Amino acid sequence: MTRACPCLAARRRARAITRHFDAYLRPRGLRSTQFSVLAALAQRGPTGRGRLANGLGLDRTTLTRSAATLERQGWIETLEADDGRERPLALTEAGRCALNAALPAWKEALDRLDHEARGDPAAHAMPQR
Amino acid sequence: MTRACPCLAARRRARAITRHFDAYLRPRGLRSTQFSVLAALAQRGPTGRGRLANGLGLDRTTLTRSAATLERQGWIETLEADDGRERPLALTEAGRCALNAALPAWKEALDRLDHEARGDPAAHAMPQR
DNA sequence: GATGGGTAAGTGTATACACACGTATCGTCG
DNA sequence: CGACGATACGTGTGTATACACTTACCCATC
Repeated sequence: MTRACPCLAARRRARAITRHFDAYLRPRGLRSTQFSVLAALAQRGPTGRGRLANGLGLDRTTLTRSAATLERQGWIETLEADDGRERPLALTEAGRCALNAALPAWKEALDRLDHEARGDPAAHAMPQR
Repeated sequence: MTRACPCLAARRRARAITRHFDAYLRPRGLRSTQFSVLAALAQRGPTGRGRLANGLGLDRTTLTRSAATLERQGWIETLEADDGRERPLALTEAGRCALNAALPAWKEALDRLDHEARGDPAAHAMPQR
């Protein structure tokens, strides 16, 4: 009865896809979540933490911790805003470089995923070291 | 370009659905993940940790930690096996009670989710306290 | 019965996730 | 100006997740 629980299915799928993408992104030194935060900042430009978290569909406090590790890596920085309450996040140059360096790995992960979804038998190769 | 990343989409969806189910399960004192472990054990009977983790699509070591908290709650226990390497997990009576008590909340969460998916306007009520 | 390869599971570490709660700033209204 | 609600954000805590490494046990072969 609980066999078709959409919550379990969604979590299982997210875990599997995350492992897949992480395997390709790992050699570039970042994880799927970090990649998505950097990509979102690249698209939006400097963005307040709350707004960014909302756009990514995650809790604001979760983004706070993720941002802390990304800031430790030097990939993002906190800007000052007119509104003293806001602490907008922005990509640094290093962050943009890391994102660009990871893009090919992301694309390859995406391709392999598509091939697997079509049942392509030759598409189960693992990422190059 | 990265806007349609299936990894981000899957994670976002899993987070949203998890929050939804957690909101209904919280009054019963358990979380979506714990519910799925209990339900899996109820279906399978006593199961080795590796096999159970594999069935749920998560890493073996992740299940080790989840099992620790469930065991602390008294909902599952570790049996002895002929093969001394195996440490099969099994539902306790308390675990079966907790699972049964949570089933209505799980069903309601499922119903609301279905209604929302169909755009039913009256289906956005939150779980009763 | 030793030994060595294979299998089941645990531990160390780091990130991901979110609820409850607290803090600081803004804007408005008296 | 001062009080107050609203807004943006951080912290404390606990669970979830997985990789790298380690431990314990089984079995077959010598």
